[in-house]
Amino acid sequence: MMMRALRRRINAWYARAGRALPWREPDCGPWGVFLSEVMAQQTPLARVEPIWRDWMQRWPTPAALAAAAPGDAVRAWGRLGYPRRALRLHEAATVMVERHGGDVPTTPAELLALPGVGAYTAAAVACFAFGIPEVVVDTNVRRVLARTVEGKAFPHLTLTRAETDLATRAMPAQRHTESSARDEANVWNVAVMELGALVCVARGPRCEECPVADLCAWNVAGRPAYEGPPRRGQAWHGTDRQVRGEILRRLREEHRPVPLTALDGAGPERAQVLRCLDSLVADGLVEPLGRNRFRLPA
DNA sequence: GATTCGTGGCT
DNA sequence: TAGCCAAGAAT
Repeated sequence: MMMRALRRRINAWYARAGRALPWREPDCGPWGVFLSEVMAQQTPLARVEPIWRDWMQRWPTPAALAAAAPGDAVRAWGRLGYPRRALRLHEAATVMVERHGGDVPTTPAELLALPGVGAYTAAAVACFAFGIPEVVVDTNVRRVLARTVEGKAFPHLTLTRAETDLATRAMPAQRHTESSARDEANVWNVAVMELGALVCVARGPRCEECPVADLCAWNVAGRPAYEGPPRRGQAWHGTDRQVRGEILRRLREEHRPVPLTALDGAGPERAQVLRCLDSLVADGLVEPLGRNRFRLPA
């Protein structure tokens, strides 16, 4: 039926147009895939690649990262954003050493138990690193299915049960553990994500280049505008996020403890700077030395 | 379920 | 220009 045609065409498109990303190379290994998936959370892949190469060279195994200071991970994270991910990556590497023999665990349940790993990342690593045909649902998959199948410009604000069910139905049928079915499922997962990232993008979709334009319910209906609750933007100016980011930027640049007076300018109000400093310490991203000096955690 | 959490490119 | 959005997770 329609799903089968969608899969066939999208998989064929991916074979032709998919990007040659380093973590897609056959010899990348589970650790490289794991790193790439955490780094890619809410982050465009173009920004991930240089940081990923840096980390892979510096910490080629979970044990190598676990042996480093967490602050080194935070510093090497640079400006990728959401720096708690760097800390959780370090924690996850420690768990891998202590409980999994220094390897990335192979089952979705074990992956889900790692810090910084949710439903998406667990499924993605299981699929892309170990060939387990999990249902991978990210923002790209949700948008492609919302358009092609449901005829809507955008999916719901939050992932719904109906969307997970739809993504499950979109997967090729699993006839036991037949290897060809597994392969098709694994290709489908990455191919549909790639279509969402390159063609079926949120704004300015390139339907002229889309391999399933004639099958797409949204395109066939004339690409009707989004109807639904307003998609709230993320506030930035004057927020704690901005101040936390500025504090961390200063600490990354200094390789010795930074006095509080050097952090004052991180925000317009001293009270906010102090509040953000507290929250960064609580998160484990900043280590206080006495009352007036701070550094990345050793 | 609704919020919070970075950063920067693109329209 | 100002807002939208990106291979989400944790609380």
